[in-house]
Amino acid sequence: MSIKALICNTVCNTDTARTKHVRRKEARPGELLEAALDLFVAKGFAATRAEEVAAKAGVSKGTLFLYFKSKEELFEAVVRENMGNQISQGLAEMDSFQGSTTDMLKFAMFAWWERVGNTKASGISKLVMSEASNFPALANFYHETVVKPGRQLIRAILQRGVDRGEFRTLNMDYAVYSVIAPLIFLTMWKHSLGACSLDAPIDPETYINSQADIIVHGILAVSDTSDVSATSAA
Amino acid sequence: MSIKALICNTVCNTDTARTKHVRRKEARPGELLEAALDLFVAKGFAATRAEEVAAKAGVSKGTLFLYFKSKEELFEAVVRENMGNQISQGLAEMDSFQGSTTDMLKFAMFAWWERVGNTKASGISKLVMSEASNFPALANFYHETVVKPGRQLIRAILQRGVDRGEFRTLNMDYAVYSVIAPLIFLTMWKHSLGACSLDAPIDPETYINSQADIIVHGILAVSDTSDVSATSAA
DNA sequence: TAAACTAATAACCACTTGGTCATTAAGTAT
DNA sequence: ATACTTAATGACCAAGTGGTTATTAGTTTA
Repeated sequence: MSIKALICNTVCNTDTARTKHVRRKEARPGELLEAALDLFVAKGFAATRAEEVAAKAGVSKGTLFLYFKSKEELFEAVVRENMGNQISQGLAEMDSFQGSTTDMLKFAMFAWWERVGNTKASGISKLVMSEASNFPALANFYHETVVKPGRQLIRAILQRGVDRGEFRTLNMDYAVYSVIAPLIFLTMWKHSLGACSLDAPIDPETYINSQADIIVHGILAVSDTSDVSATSAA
Repeated sequence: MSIKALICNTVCNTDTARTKHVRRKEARPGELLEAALDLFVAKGFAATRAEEVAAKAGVSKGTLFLYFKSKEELFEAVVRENMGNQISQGLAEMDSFQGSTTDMLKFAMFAWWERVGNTKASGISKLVMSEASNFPALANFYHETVVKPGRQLIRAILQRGVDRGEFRTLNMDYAVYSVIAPLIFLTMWKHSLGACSLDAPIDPETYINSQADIIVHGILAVSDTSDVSATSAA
């Protein structure tokens, strides 16, 4: 549905009359995008052959260039397609969140994992980071669409904690990275060295729990290490 | 000096009699390695043309293949060359560290920044992460040489803190990432989106200070937020 | 000065690969 | 059944690139 819209908008600038009559198969572009995502994430843009993508999607190379008029355009479509607006959606949800900000932070981190980190789309981070300097336009798009709103979301959560007296005063510009860095690192790892199985794999649940815990409580052995996440209400 | 040894060991398996008489210039391989590092980090392995590397080093393409018998071998040399043993060196230094483990942790993080993060070699992280699946052998080498010892170093520091009663009991397998993730994220950022100057740049000093502070104290507003880093001695 | 040697070059080759297009196969309407 | 429409194909092309090598220029020795 929205895939079609995006494809037609991005690819077929000259709107060919493909809207006539019944459409037999609607899946081609989606399969191509999925195949391309996998390969681009694993091998990088330049190292991925167009024919590989086509083969993995079960079509011929010619078909690929029927839907995307160049390899670069395929790349852009892949990135744009897999960059949903989970963040703005998350922002909305956060507004109505009841409970301690500690819980809220943990909830947000796990929600991110479920909706992004544990998804094929998670490879986009690695992809964009790897290819940023080769595709400045895309880098900019990613920055505006993901990085800035993402930072804003985290910042809003932390600020809520400060406003409610749950969190101490923080340098917000940098504190946000305490949440972002571990999550981005997790996806980077997952799609690079972690995929080589050189090591005991990182368990995402345990990882996020551990990181969230340290962010909130720190590692110091001072005073109460008991669970303070029950400090609810304003 | 050690560069030559490495080059000759890695590249010239058939030891050509280049050791005769005086050598006029010794710089060629080093310049090539440096140029290659820059370009590989910025553009990726596949997207970097061998001739570009040569040009940047001020020599012709033929000369490049005189020193490195293939592009892949150049790549391996670049990675191996820029992967010093700062970590094992760091381990040694840590043994003789006096003072609180909080200070020790901060010291280690800043030392890493000075000796690795703020160096051209910092791009290796991005490079290896980006190309890991294309070069499994290198990924493995990096894992053994950098990742494992690095984790071990951090773990040793954290363990010291626990043993001395400064830190609370932690799941070490995951706690180490609280230190690693922010640092790796910093270099990734620096060599990808950060290089596009789409944003107010991250100040490394402030960043590391902020991260270290949160790791140690957490963000909670509980009890004393005063500096506990003075808890010295055993 | 002349011979001998060596490091660097640039023209060159073979092959890969992004991208095209005439042809084919499948589906639809009458 | 037949003519018509369109999605898909794979043979094909041109450009770019990794890698080679005959040649050159510079240096040393005699």
